[in-house]
Amino acid sequence: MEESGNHYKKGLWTVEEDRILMEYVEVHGKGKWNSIAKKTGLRRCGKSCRLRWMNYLSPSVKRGSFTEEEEDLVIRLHNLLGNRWSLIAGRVPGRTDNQVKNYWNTHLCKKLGIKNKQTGSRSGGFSGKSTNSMASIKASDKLINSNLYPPDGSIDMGANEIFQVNKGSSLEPPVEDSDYAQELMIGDDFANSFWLSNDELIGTPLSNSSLGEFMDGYSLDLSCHGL
DNA sequence: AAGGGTTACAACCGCAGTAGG
DNA sequence: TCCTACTGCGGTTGTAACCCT
Repeated sequence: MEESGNHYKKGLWTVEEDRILMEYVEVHGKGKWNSIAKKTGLRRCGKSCRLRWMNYLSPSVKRGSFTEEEEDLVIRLHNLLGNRWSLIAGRVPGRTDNQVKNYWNTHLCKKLGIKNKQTGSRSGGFSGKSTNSMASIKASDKLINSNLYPPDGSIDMGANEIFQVNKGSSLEPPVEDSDYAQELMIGDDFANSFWLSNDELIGTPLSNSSLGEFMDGYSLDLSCHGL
């Protein structure tokens, strides 16, 4: 495992490698990860450097086990967002997508009695970038980005993302494009669904408790959809 | 004490999106 | 417009630590 086909090293990072990477970031800042190997002699590819910094070395990364509040927040956000770990992590201060993902897969799946099989979640649930559910959110992104379709005029169209959630269930069925989304909104299901923007969902800033209160207001089903 | 199984988490892989030339 | 490099994401794998017999 010491070396792959190229000259880059793989596997666990040593203390010395961490030190080199931290010194580089202190001097040059984040970014330009691919130049680190040339400038420092560190035998790690840029991708590996970036991951190491983002997931471990960055001072903003919180270490240690998840608190009950964080756990609750992750559960709620996962129910809403599915396996979009980076989005979830962005709402849990100090936690990375990798931490959230690992915590979900090792602790929460077990705790919630979820059959932890990623392939299952791929096919039936709300996860993965190739799923229909992902298409749903991407379609929603399109709506927001194009200012094409304000559902009722009450939504802050400056939001980065919007999500459609059914009362009493989880998320909308697949939406392949904005036209279809428009149909959905106009159709009978409209009365049983609502739209919320990223700003509404998250706020700026939004504390864990306020998000919890927000979601409690909609009685979101905490069972995991199809996982 | 040993070693086999399990758990938790760090790290890698492959793909997609994007910016710049 | 195309190509390339870079970045970010989610799924998966590898491995150290722990647990159980």
